[in-house]
Amino acid sequence: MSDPREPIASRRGIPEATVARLPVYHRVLGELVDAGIAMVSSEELAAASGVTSAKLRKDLSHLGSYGTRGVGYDTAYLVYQIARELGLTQDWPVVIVGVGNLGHALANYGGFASRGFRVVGLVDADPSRVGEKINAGPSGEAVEVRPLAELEDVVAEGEACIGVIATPAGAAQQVCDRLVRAGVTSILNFAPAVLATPPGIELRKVDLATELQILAFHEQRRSNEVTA
Amino acid sequence: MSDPREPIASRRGIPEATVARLPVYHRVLGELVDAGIAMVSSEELAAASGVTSAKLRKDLSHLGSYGTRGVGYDTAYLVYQIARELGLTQDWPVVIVGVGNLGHALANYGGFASRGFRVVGLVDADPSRVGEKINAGPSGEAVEVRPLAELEDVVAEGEACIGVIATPAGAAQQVCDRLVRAGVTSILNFAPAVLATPPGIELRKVDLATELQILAFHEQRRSNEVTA
DNA sequence: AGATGTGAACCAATTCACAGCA
DNA sequence: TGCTGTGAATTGGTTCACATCT
Repeated sequence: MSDPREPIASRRGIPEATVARLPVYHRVLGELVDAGIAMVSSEELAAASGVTSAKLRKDLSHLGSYGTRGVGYDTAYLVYQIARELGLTQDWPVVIVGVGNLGHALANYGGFASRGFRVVGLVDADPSRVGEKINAGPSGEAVEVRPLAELEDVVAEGEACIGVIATPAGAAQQVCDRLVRAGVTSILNFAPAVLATPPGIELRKVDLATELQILAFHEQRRSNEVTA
Repeated sequence: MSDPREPIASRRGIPEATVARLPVYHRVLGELVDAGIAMVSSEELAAASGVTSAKLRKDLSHLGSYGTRGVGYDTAYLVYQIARELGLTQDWPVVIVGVGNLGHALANYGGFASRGFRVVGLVDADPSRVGEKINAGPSGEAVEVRPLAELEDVVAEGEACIGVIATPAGAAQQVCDRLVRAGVTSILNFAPAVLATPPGIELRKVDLATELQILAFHEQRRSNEVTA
């Protein structure tokens, strides 16, 4: 086992596909730790994470050599290593733009506050929603909805580096541009719109309709195969 | 141009990566049609979809040869071909389990009803939510929330083949099992839990916390690089 | 001429299978 | 002995560059 205090995350080039799975391993390991399970094999952890053991070991090998041959992984140790790699040992200020149905759900989402993300600002274009206080997470205090015009101030005051867009599609690009100009460097987009960002901005999207349409494709394929 | 009435979707093996992008092309093309734009080049459509033109052409080539060399694509024709491939020419009955913040947002989400998905059932474990009528989409009539115990009936009555899980993590696997036993063959999971399904069941997940953690990883990498 | 459709080359990710170590 | 960590092989996806067709 290597020294837990070493620099970390300084090695370059963890594959994107691996990064996308680390949060799952992190969550599952947390559950194991909570359950009082101290050691786990790659086989067990992989099964609990819904991947193959070869994939799991390859993924973990990109972080370092944190297991013990013939034994397995120390859950508490590994969960910390992954947290450190993901940057979950600090907390990240987040601004949510759009407090409709979805924005509301996001703001209230427990996973936010509990996993190192702090909702430091809520913004909405609808004057009737401005002023509303939303309890942003279990440990989070109430956050007041501010008018869209103050978006830049909200980002600056909260020193937010992550922005969440939960507006209608038509407003998304403009909101995105303003978030970027205000200093946000990572954006999570829930609006069904393709966003353009300057290079260096990290952009991810979650699209409900897209996910359902992918399922529909497979459903249709299924029914075609039966009748083929 | 080939005959629009040919069998379709019968060719095998459209790559998953392509399938995942078709919904974007479909949405963008719909916007072009609405804007009265009848023809579009791969270059233009790619730019509007946030991909390269080579990727777009390769993707479309898997569906067939629907463009005209030297000219481009007929937007109305192409949007229909993609809709057909995705199975959007019929509509798919969906059951949503869990009508908390997120489930509510999903049920109200306009994109549902407007893109060929019909919410035929809402289920919740909380007795205080049962009986509530939720307006599931613009064209969708009000749908009543039914108790969790009736999940199987709701699936059967609505002949739902797609299930959406928006419950707490702890309930997700059990709900998943019951959906599958009731006849659902595709599942979209919003709960932060790894679900096991029998082979043949199409399972996709959307995880808020995961998306944010991926962004956090890149934010941290960014700050490390600056100080490196 | 000009844009599509596609083989070939390239790159990323997964899987295999086993060497290496506790 | 048993499980991790990892080269090698394979598979899947992207990019290139151009032949093909309107």
